[in-house]
Amino acid sequence: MSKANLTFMAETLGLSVGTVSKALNGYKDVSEKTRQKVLDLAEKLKYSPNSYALSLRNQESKTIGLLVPEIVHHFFSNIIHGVVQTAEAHGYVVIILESDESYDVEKKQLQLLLDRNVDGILMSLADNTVNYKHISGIINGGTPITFYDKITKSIETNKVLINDEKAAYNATKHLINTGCKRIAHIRGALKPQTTIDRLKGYRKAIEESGLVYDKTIVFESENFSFEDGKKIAKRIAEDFQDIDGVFAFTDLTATGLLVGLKDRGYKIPEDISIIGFSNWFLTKITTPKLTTVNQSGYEMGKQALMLLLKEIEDRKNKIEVIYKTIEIPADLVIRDSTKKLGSSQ
Amino acid sequence: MSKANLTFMAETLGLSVGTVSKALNGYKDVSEKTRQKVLDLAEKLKYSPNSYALSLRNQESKTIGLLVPEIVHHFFSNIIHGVVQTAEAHGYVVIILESDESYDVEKKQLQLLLDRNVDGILMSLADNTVNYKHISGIINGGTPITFYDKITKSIETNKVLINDEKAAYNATKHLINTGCKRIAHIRGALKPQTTIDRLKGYRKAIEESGLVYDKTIVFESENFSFEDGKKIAKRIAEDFQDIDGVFAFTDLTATGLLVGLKDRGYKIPEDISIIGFSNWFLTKITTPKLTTVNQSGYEMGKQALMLLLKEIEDRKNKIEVIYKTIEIPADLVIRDSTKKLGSSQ
DNA sequence: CTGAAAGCGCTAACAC
DNA sequence: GTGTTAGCGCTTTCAG
Repeated sequence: MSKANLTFMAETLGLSVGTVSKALNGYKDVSEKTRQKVLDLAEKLKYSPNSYALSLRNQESKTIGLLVPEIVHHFFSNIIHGVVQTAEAHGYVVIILESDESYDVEKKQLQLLLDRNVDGILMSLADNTVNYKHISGIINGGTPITFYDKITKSIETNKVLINDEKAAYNATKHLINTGCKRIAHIRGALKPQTTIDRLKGYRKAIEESGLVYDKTIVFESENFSFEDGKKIAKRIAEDFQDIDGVFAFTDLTATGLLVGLKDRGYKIPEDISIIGFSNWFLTKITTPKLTTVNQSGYEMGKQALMLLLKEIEDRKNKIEVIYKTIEIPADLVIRDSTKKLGSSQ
Repeated sequence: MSKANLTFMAETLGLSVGTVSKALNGYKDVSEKTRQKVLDLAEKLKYSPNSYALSLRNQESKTIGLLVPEIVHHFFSNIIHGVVQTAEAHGYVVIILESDESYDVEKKQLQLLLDRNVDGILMSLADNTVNYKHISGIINGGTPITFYDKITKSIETNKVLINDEKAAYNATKHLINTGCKRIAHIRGALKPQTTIDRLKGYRKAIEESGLVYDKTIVFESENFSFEDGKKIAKRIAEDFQDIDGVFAFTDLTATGLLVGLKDRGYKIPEDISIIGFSNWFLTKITTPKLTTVNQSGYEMGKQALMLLLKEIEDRKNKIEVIYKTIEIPADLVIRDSTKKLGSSQ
């Protein structure tokens, strides 16, 4: 905490606090000479204004709250990175809190952010959040919230999301185009919209191509895990030997599946093709390398923050706020766990 | 921003601001009746004190700054997690900034944290930081700094680190114990202490066991990468075919090495044993699974924060501050990229 | 037991 | 061109 403050500088220079403040803030009604004196002293003292006094006075904190379901998670790390870097470029700092995918924790953390008087909040809904009163309450209370990743249609506000349906559709289509005839899907827990949309895209691609949509080969991974993938490998090897392609809703489970199938003697992609989702680092180091869907967490974090800052600005300037929903494109990264286009039957 | 403040509550209840404040803060000299009235109203209004007014008044922000070299990084994610969670449990929030392994950025970010009047700072030194004036300046200015992970001995303050030397020693020893005779090391850039210590531990184990320490098989990975590992695999396959064990300073490079060697027909661990460092997630999914050294980033973040909070408390209470250095134990996680103990020749 | 008032550091409207 | 003052919301000393 540097000792320098306006009062001290005013006293040393024999000026009033007000004049010093004006000199520092570029007001026109200060003589060039005084301004220079003030600036010189400020420089020498490494003066920087007390941020709390500023916040109290200006009723804005230049701080935004970021609520993530999980901190230790590749995708969310990228979100954090995008948000923190973009915030910094705009003079904001970020307070990060974790909801741990729990509704109760989410409520508590939002309250904590409010207590800290953040200017706005970025959040991805916890998986088991089913009621949105706590969120609409905050928005009505005047603190803007922008959703990223896991959103809800029930609340009108700024949103940034991946078009999961389109991405899943493209992935499934790629399996079909490379010759797969019996394509399974691994989906996540029913609640989050992402899961639903990925399933939808899968189903759409299947049906459009004249294949049959078969519920018995839509497997569920409950906890998003590597282990779940291995379990599903076991089920496929034992009960569904006609499956020749799998589109998994997340890389980790896809990787578990890949390892599990290899352990059982399957050749990937000759016997079964696999596509994951997220383009996590690990997809580059599996053998074979995993074809996957790339989602840019960085870009998502950045865009979400930009929307939020725009809203904060607009509210301050009493400009009408128009909510937007931005789609971050997700594209297929073709590697070696799927057959080559054209090389097939 | 909730509208409720002390003035408003005082007016509604026909009390003075001071009395309301006292009632809320558990002062004894307030009648039970008044206290109850105040508490009820506060509850109803969901009153929570304005944090900026508090900070300004109390000269403390209950905010700490966390400077990490890289946000998107498994180890640092765990650090962030440990810090954020522990901070929250103690009523603090965390502002995270990234130094990008650059001295200049580090300086800038530290200044930013000071401008925000954080109560203390946690930092890991950027790789190319060679001068510590900016840091001692801050400490002398009254803002405590605790180092974690990459530290410097030149500054006396609280520190939390992994005993890299001991961990590297144990890892190398394990290669020796499982029958390796010609053991290479992959080290990082010379600067960070961690690199130096890991090299030291490796050398100590080698020499103690009567093997020769040979500089030509200490390879350098400049950018910590998967690719570097593959390049070194090439060199080993071409020029150092007698090598039968490698201790790498980081998992990513170890994984690159593993993949590169496999591509060249090596069998792991029969032909060459490999040990990595960090226990990143990816070590569980390589084939074979990588033996590695586990470093708990979570624990490190937690301990670092605890030390920092203790110092903040002590300074506040004018208790003499005694600096500590905590070592987080790092243990060998034995998997399948090394031979079994006793099963060897 | 309650109230009045000063002050944390800053900005901005107003006066001179 | 400069100074004075009020006030952002809070705590705490001092009076009563």
